[in-house]
Parts: sequence; C-alpha cells; structure tokens
Amino acid sequence: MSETKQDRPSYKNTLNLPRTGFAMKANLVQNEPASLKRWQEMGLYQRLRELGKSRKRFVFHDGPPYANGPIHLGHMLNKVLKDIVVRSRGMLGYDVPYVPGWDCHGLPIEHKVIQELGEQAKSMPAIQIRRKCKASVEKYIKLQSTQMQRLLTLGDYNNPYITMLPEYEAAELEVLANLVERGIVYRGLKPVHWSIANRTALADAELEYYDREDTSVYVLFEVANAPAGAAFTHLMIWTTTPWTLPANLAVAVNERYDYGVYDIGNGRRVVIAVELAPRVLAAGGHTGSAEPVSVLRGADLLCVTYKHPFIDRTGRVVGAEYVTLEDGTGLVHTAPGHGAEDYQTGLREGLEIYCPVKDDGTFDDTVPEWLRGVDVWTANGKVVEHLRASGHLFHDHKFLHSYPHDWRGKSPVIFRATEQWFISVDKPFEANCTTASLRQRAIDAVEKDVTFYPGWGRNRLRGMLETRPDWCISRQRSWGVPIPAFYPPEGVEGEVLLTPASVRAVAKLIGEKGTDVWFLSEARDLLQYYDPNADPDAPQWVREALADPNAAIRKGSDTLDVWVDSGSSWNAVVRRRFGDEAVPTDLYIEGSDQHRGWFQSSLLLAIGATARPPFKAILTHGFMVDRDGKKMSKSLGNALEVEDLLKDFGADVCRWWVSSLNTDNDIKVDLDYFKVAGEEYRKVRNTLRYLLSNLFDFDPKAHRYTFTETDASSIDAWALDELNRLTATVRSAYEQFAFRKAHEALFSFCNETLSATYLAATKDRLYCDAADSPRRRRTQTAMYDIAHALCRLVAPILPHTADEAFRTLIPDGEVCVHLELLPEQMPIRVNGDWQKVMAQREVWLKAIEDARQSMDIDNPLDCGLVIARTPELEAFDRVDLADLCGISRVEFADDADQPRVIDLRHEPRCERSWKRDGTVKQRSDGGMLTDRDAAALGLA
RNA sequence: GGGCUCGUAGCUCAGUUGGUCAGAGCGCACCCCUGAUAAGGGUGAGGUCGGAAGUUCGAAUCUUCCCGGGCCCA
Repeated sequence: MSETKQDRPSYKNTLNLPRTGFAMKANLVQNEPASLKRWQEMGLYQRLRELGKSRKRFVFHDGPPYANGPIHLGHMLNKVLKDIVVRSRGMLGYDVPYVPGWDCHGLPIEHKVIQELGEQAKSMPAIQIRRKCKASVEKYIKLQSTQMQRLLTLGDYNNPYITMLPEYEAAELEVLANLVERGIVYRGLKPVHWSIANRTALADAELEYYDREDTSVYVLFEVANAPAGAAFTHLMIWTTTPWTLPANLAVAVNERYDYGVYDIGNGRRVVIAVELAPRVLAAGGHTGSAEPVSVLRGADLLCVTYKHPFIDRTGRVVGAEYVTLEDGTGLVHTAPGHGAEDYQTGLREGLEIYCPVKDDGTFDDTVPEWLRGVDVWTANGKVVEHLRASGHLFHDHKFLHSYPHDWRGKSPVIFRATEQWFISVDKPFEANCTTASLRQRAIDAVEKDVTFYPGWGRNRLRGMLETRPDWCISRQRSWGVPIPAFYPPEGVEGEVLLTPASVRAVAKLIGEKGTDVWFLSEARDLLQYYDPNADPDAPQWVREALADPNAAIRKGSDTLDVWVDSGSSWNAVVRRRFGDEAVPTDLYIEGSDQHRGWFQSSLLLAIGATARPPFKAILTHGFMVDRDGKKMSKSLGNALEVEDLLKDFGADVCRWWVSSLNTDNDIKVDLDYFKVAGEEYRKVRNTLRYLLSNLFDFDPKAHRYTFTETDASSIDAWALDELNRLTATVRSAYEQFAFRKAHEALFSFCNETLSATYLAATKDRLYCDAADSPRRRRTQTAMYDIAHALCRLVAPILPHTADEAFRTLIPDGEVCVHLELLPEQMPIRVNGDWQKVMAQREVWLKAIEDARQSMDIDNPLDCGLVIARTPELEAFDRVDLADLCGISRVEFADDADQPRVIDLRHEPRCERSWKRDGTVKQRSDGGMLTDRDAAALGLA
C-alpha cells in the first residue's frame, strides 16, 4: 500500500483532459432571450425563406388563438408542437413558411369590454364598442406574440395574420360571396334568447340566472285522429311557459317509454307516461284509480294528431330522445319557434318555425283576438284562464325556478325565433361537374382526401358532419364582420339584397377601409362599388332605390359568426400569401375540440367556396388534465401558468417535455413532470458538453481521421453506426409527426449509447493516449461527427441548446444550426458482430459485478476478464472490449465457457491511467506506467 | 343521455395482424468512481396489463357489460 499520491510523480497535467466553454449549467432563463435576439437580428425567418426558394414547399397553416388573455398551457403545447413541425420539416429540406395568426372578433371580447364599460355601454354606439374591442385585442396580440416567441417558436411574427385587418375581412367576404353564388346561403328563422327590454338577441354568456315565480300548467290536448281501437281521448302536456302555447305545433314523446291511458272522468281518457302518472294525477286532485286502463309504447303514439286547445289547428305527436321522466307528463309541448330542442325537432319533422311574438314581446295578429298585442308575461295569465274556462286545464300551480335574465337589464328573457342567415348543408350545388350538397362533399373529402393523425379523427369529423344542422352564420353583435345585406326602404316590398356581386362590392370597400366603414356609412355609400345594372341577381327595388337619392336603403345589423372569420383563413392567408396551389394546405394542427370548430368551419367554407378541402392532413392533440386525469381549471386550483414554467424551467425544458408526450389523447400535467423533463434535459446537455469538451484540441480540417476497412471493428465505427440508426429513426419520426419517438430515441442515444457506453469506453484513450495518436484522433473524428449530427437532430426540439452547442462546436460566430439540414446516413463500414458484442457485454458486466461482490473488489480497474476465444470476438480489439467493461484487460481462453473475472490487485498499477494491463513497469522517470502511457510521454 | 376516445410497474410510455409481450427509461435501493464532479458508471427490486364475463388450444391484444377519465354534443 505504498502507492500514495504524495511520493509518486503526478501525471495529471500530462493528460488530455476535457475542457469547454459550454457550461454545465444551462441558465436557460437568462440565455434563451439572447438566442432569440440573435435570431431576430440575423433575420433567421427571412433567411430560411431565402434558402427555401429552391425547395419544395410544405405549407403548414396556423389556427388562430383567441386574443383575449395571456397564453395558457394548451397554447404552449399547441404552439410548441407546431414549431417542432415547422423546424423539423424545414430541416428535412422543405420550405416551411409559418404565419402565426389571431382570431379577433366575437362575443367573449365584446362581452368583456361591455362589462368593463358598465352602464355607459348601454348608450354607446356600436362603433365605440368596436374601438374598445380593437384596443383590447391589440393588447393581447402583443402579449401573446411575446409569449409565443419566448417559447422559441419561429414564424413571421413581423407580419402575422389578424382577422380584424381589412385585407382579411375582405378575403372573408369573398368566401361568403362564393357561397352566395352557390345558392346555399339563405335567411330563415331560428329561436334565440331574446331580450325584450333591449330588443336584441343574447348569447349564452350574456345570460344570468335568477329565481323567478311562474305558473306551470298541465294541459289536455284533445285527440283528433288516433289509431284504430285507441282507448284514449286526450294527451296531457306540461309547460312552465303558458305564453308559448299559441305557438304549439307538436307534442314530443320518447319512443322507448311506456305511456298509460288514465280515466280522469267525464269520459276523458288521457295519456301520461306511466312512471309520472301517479304524481301528475295526484297533483291535479284526481281521486279515482291511478291504474292505467291500458299501456302503450311511445312509438305507438307517433301517428296521433290532436286539436290545439284554443286555435283552430291540429298538431301531431313526434318522437324525441330528449324527452325524459324528470318532470311533467312525458309528453312535451313543442313550439319550434320558442325552444332550441323544439327547433331541432321542428327542422327534423318539417314543422314551421312559428313565432307569433314580435320583438317587443307582444303577440302579432296570427293569434286569437284575445291575445293580440298582449305581452307575453300578461299572456301567461290570460292563457291559463282561457284554458281553465274551456276545460283544457287539468292543473296549474305557481312555482319558483331558475330562469335566464338579461345580464344588463336584469329582465327575464324569452326564447323567440328570429330571422337569421344560414348556410345550407343539404342543398345540392353544382361544382366540379357533380351535383352534391355541402354535407356530402365534406364527408367525401374527409373520407378520401384528408389524412388524420390520429386516425380516429376521421370518424369523429365525419360523424359530426353527418348529424350537423344548417350553419347559422349570423349574430346580433357589434364586434364582428358585418353581413353585407341591404333591405328595402320602409314601406317598399322586396327581397333582401345579398348577391355575389353586392357582397363583392362591399368586400372591396371593406378591403380598403375596414369593417368600421359599415358602422359609419350610409347604405348608399356602402354600395358605391355596386352596379345593380351589372348584377343579374339584383332585386328590382335596388335599381329604383339607388336611382332615387331620397330612398332610404337600410343596411343589415347582423355580423358573421366568428367561425366564419377563422374558417376563411385558408383563403385570407394561405391562398392570398402563397397562391392558389398552396391550398389545400399540407397540415392543420389543433386540439381535438376543433373537429367541431375550426377544422369543420374551414372545411365547409372551403368546400362551399372552391369545392375542395382546405387541408390535406389534420393533426390533433388532446387536452391537459391534472395528474389524476381531471380537467384543468383555474377554479380547481390545479392549473399551471406558462409564465411560471418559463421562469422556473426555461423554454427548452418545456419543449423537451412537450416532445415527450403522447399527444393523441389526454395529457397529464404536473409540476413534477417538468422537473423530470429538466433532469432529462440536463442529461442531454451534459452529453453534448462532454462531446464538445473532448474536442478542445480537435480541428476537423487538420485532424480528421479517415476510416478504412480495418477500422470496421473499432468502437468508433460502432458509434457512428449507432448514429446512423439514430438519424434514420429521428428523421422518420419527424416525417410522421411522431415527436415522442424522436424524443425517446434522442434521449436513449445520449443516455445509453453515448454516456453509458461509448463515452465511458473511450475516456481512457482520449485522456491518456498521445494527443495525436491515430486512435485518439479516430475517436475525436467520430465524436465530432456525432456532435455535429446530434445538434441538428435535437434542434427542432431544443432550439436554444442545439444552437448553443453548435456554435461551440464551430466557433465561427456566423453559424446557426437552424440554417442546417438534418443529417443523412454516413458512409461507414462496421463489423456486423458489434450487436452480439454489445449483448455479450451485458453478461460480462453482470459477471464483473458478481465478482466484485464475491472477491470484495471495489474498483473495476482491478479486474480482468477471461472470455471464450471465438473467431467472431477475436476480430475485435481487446482494449476496446476491456474499456467497454471499464476493466483493465480482456484475455481470450479456449476453456472459458463462462466469462471469468480475474483479480489483478497483485499486479502493478499504472500511475497515469490507473490500469493494470500487464505492461506496467517502472520507466525512466521513475514512474510505474503502461507501455501506452510511457509512449505517450516519450519515455523508455 | 349520444358520438369519438383513453385507462399496462411509483411516474412517463412501448407493446404491428391474438401465441417467449409482460418491456424501456425515469424514479427508488444498494454499490463503485472522484481526471464529465451541483457530473459519471454498475447491479437490483417493482405490474394478477381498470374490473367482470365471454370467444379461443391460447388475450394486455377480439366481443359484451361495468367502473373511472377526456373532447364534442344533447
């Protein structure tokens, strides 16, 4: 035990120890903004567009987030995924323009602005509200843009698309004009929440629910025409809104329920759902038997018709799934003009969407005399009394229920059918030499022309298309793109003006002045580009009215559903910026909720306008849930903030986390997962750092080693072959948008192939060989190529770290890894038996571990290994094999069926390399050295 | 209530058309190194594949039902 460091020469400073300026600690939070700034200053996005001029284009189109707050985790996931696509496709050799966009119009923003304004909003003209909305949107676009760029996403942030800019709005109206030209835009009735006080439609977000006392009534409808042998005379319905009874056109039943016939006296046999009958009969004070005379299925009632209790008309029984046994009688009063479900039923059954209530809440002249001009609240009482008097009322009672109120006026709202604009999904139109409906064309496209990632997206989108109703595209709002419709002057009969030519004329004006012009100008001025004489579709009144300077043409006050805004982006952005051939776009990426939202609105508008889908492929990702799989929300307190994550971990760690996910379904989020991602990131970073640090004295121009046939069995050839495998895996993963696969391969390569195997095995030669030894230079050559390739392979995921490492590897000042392409396969000859050797290594390591336990050896360098002599193994360098096991030497033996570990502690130990390889002896400087170390020092 | 979808070791995930498929990494435990050091290496322990029934010679993998999530509707 005399080998103490004190009395022996120290060789540490004769070693080629690693050194590098690439810090172990990433300091992402400080350093990433510097990368961002560097890329901005060098015009990285523009330079990539320049490089891309000669390349095939891959058009990826961004779905616009809503500009109404800071970005959240969902945005982070979405934007990072998109950025990995953009960067990886670019490095695969495509030209990938990326134009980020923002969705600006719509109720949530208007709602928030109005709420902030408070009382004064009521008296404010639309144009003022719009200006406030615009300011709010601009604020959030700025914020979100900064945050997205902080996530190191690359795009045309200097020239994004913004749906409230005139050029966008004009392009959107062009799409509308095309749909009008197809003949599939029409005006029809639809019930909406209606504020009588404000004479306006309200959206769900504008409702507040308060308790209200109303009268609920059980009403008898006399059967007009029942199936032969039917034992009933009346149907009993229940409603809490007696004022809607004048609009009753049907009674809905659930076909699967049992309905009983009950004798309630005076020859009346009434139908009530069996399950509800006892309650109903008791409530009505019925004293007779509660046993049904007979029982039938809901389906058996479908052909029944009945007489309206106070209007001369018959209604009929229809089936509806929404009929439940919670309240009422199991027979639901249906007024298609006064209820959402009733409306759907009405559409399906071909009923009139009948609404006798005017915008001031009073009845029109289509109702009986005694109700005309009466407001609905007064009508409630009148209807009840009328029913009572005529013997149609079985029971009535006051009750308290939660009822929607206008959040501004606090007054109760009603459901009222109003005129709205629709896009028909079932009306066939001519295009591409075929006649088919929008629905059919969309389904065909989904079946044949669109690729879905994951595949089940196709089923989902198709299912939604199959069942969706006509698209109601009008909203009674201020903050949106106006529907450019014109109505004849008061007192003049005539159809509304909305023709392809008129829409295009207004689109031209809006393209110049923006949609504010609609709210600021007279109808006549809005039509300045419109020539009715050149428009064969122009209604007659338009020609006359435009010719008469005194005619007061009225402009419409509806705006377009915001989904028409974003759904037009394939035209407003892709086609306008990149030309006709850029549509269909190669890829859309959004959360799976967009099967109903943007994917569908884009698909319908593009097919309606061009008869082609807007995209070739759709990639969807799931939603964030917490670690228990529950929905994330601020109110539950389980939401993480993007700002915090960026501050605590940095963008590259967040991106590394995103790339680790299986994004097909729900995505669990928890702070701990970011810590794990941080650990993995450090591993990757350290691996890169170690590669770089061992290249400190390597100049590829001067020192590159040329591999030959004889190097095929070297561990360096093995490592380069592994790099080729990695390259193939990662390229393929990027091509298939399988980022998790790329992530896994990259991590495994850094962690196992490099850190635990190759770098551990080559450490000795890098440190102890003569700096210029061919063996060392060969390893450095391999490591250089590996580092160079690895930087590029991780660049789409870790843009900052990859560039930092790349710039360390090539200390030129000018390079940027994001201007490079992904590596290709390198020509390298490798001994195919390496795979077997690596499998054997597992066995050897196990044997060594066992021996260290049984022989009480601490340091593996005190071990040698005897292994079977086979022609296969003898092709390999025994030093390589020993280094792979971290031991001093390997010997072959004919009798070594099982690997045999030998204790070398009795042999001399090299004071420089710490190996006991059998060549250690005292050298001319007095030190104990191996032959290799002596040679490295030039000693005899 | 309906459509689509998910539920594999503590965690994140692989598991093609049913037959060594019960796997990987992380984490954890133990050990080593101290010339990648707020680093590095080795070994090991963990799961009746959400539950039940069924089809089959054989199922994590097919069918049905149930339980628990998610998105979108109602």
